[in-house]
Amino acid sequence: MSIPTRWNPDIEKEIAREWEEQKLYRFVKDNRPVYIIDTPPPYVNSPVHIGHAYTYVYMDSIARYKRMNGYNVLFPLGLDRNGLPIEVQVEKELKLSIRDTPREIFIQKCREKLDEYSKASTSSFKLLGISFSSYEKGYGLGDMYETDDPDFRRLTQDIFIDLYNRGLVYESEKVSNYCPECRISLSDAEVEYEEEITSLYYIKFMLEDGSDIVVATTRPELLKACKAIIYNPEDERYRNLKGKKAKVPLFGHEIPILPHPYAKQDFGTGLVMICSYGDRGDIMVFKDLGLTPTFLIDENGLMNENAGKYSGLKVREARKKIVEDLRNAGYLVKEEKIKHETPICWRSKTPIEFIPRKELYLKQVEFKDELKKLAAQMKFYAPESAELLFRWIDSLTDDWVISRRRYYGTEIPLWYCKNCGYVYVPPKGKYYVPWKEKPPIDKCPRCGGTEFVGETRIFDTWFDSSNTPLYIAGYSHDKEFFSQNYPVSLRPQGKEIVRSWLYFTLLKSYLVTGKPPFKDVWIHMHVVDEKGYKMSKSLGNVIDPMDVIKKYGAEAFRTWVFLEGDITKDDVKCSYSRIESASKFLTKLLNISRFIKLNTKETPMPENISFSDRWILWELRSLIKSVRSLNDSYYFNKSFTKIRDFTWFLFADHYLEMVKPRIYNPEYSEEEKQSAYFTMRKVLDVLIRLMSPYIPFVTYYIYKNIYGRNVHLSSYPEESEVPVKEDLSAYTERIIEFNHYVWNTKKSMGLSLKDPIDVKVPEELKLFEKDLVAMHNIKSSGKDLKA
RNA sequence: GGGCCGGUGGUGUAGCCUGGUCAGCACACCGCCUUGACGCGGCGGAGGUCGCCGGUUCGAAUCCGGCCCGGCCCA
Repeated sequence: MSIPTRWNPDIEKEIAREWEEQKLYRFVKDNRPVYIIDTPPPYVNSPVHIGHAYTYVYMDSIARYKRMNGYNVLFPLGLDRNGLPIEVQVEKELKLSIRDTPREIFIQKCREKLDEYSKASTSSFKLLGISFSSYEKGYGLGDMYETDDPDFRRLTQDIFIDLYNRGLVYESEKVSNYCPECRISLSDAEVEYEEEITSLYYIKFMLEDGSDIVVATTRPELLKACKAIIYNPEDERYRNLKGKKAKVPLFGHEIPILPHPYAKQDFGTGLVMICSYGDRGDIMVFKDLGLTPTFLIDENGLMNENAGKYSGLKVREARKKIVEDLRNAGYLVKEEKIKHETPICWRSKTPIEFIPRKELYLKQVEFKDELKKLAAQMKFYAPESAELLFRWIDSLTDDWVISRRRYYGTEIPLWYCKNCGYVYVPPKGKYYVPWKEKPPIDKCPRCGGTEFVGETRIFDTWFDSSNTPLYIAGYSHDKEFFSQNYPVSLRPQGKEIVRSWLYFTLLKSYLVTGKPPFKDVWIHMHVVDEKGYKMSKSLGNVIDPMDVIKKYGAEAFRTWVFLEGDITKDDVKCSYSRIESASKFLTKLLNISRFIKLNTKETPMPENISFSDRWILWELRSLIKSVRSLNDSYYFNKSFTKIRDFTWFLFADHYLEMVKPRIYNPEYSEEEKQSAYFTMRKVLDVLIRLMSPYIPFVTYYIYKNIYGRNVHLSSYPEESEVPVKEDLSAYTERIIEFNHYVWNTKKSMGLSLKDPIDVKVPEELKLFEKDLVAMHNIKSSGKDLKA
């Protein structure tokens, strides 16, 4: 079977099927060292996007590289299925409201949708050639897992039960970020900021002495909850107001005027009204000044009974109404438009409110120092990325709100005694669904009561997904394996979720094991469009990886991944045309292989190896060295570029041209020919193995075809297997230079490359003279060459 | 407003840490070439003074300071 001149992507599917049938990447325990990759479970409410495709391909290469280096690689596929997005989607697509649908049915609908999406995701990964340990769901090491599976949820609950019993969980009524649309409290990590044009209202407050002051605010609807007016202590204009009282317009209560650095002199009039709670600053100032809050907004995002005549109105309506009232009463001085950063919910993009709710908290603030110590034990790639985590830990001021009032997530395993309110925590080892199940006890241990109410809340999804390294390393199923292989080897993940996924995983790991969760952390940025903009449906610049595969094949995409940019450093720009041009390397590689297959035969190493051969072998040796060192630091993009450059621009362009005469012309000795055959086959063998983690399909195909073996079961090339000891790299530049000189000269003389030419091979290239003379068809060597 | 990262020809990058050859390479571009692996090829050519300003130095893309732009995160 000869090698084709171009890559046919249809072959990829066949090859992937072969791998699957052979269960080539299945994880089986043995005595090799273990390498574990904690893959980011992609959330499955949408197809795999180009960023997933890119980063999974990258991870796949890490897995393949480690495998070839003798590691038993545990590379599980996980799917994240818990959380709000699927609920929102089900509500929208099926036109259901979570409040009007029975919980059981709603959950069922979510599950159906998720199953549909999960299938699409896994088949995309297969097409990309990702060597997950398994594509089948199961409960063994390396099996595919889902975060909404009872087994995964059981682990979440087990950990919670432990933490609860250790006194690390408490319920408290705190002001939290609250999304009136999703009707849930949000952790700080879930709050985003959006620039918005809003009105800034200038409102007149009367003082006791009959004079007045003007205060600017974006939230006049909170006037009733206004407890103070502050000015900056540096602000000369207002020093005389200290200790005076102002009367709140429309409501009439008197509030103090105080100095506080939170007031910015150049914002509005420099006077700021402090209400409970308009923003985080309000919360801070209330705390500082010891003020008592009055809450005006309820859980539905409506003004509550404290709001008097405005109660029952939506926040925005109340604002409109109150502005009107202020205007009518002569308190509104002016209104101007300003740009304002509004905190919004990351899911629904609704402005969040700050309202008090009873929620469960997990302690974290008291562990900051310990967490930083553990974080420092993990190695970051790129090293700068570690800063993101450290700064986030530094900035923590509150404990973690872990309860959510939604449906699709892991249930919080608690029951409450109807009679005495006793909180019952069940024993570990089972997945509990308290909202529909009875507790595993008959009587309340405290009062003997027999009726219980099950907890209806669920956990924050991060409380689930922070378990992934524990779960995949066998924390619940294989204690022995777990104790030997935790921390796991690598966490690859996006930069934007350092403060959430990475942080929460670290916290969990600390609380559960006292260890950091990972040895290495690889942080990446994003794939954006060719102009550098984020891909989005509304901009119409989305590149679907499945389209890329249809057009060019997975291998072309993979080639592009490793030749384009450095995703740990900056966003990577993606375009079809660059993928297409990257794919040309595949054509080149096939043709080099084809040439070697057609023109060489398997030969043992001859006693004497020609200098040209020794030279390229030495260069190959150097290549192995630098590729290995780059890959050990996860710089697969840099290493692949090096391999490509060697293969194309040195091996093919110079070396292969130099040996062609030896291949084709009969006047060379058998040993000289053998030396060439041996070298060509050796170099190709090494190159194919070097490349196989990046482009597994083509290399599999070629290696099988020429060498008759499965490249993915071979070992990664080592310097020692290249049989040369003599450093000939000093000649490289000279050889390249000489070849360019001859080609140029022929060109300027109007000669074809075949035509004879009269030049002298430089003295320092004497060792290569025979090959060079034949290669360039150098006839007499009379004149000196001035290169 | 703060933090982190990045800013080298049209595009992607090497070099910068360990200052000193014409700033290396690739893609794209232009021209020539059916040379027995490959025209998704070969050969050649044009294109940048290294974001801006200042400083250190005999000498800076490379060190220092300030600024500007972009990305992400936070307030």
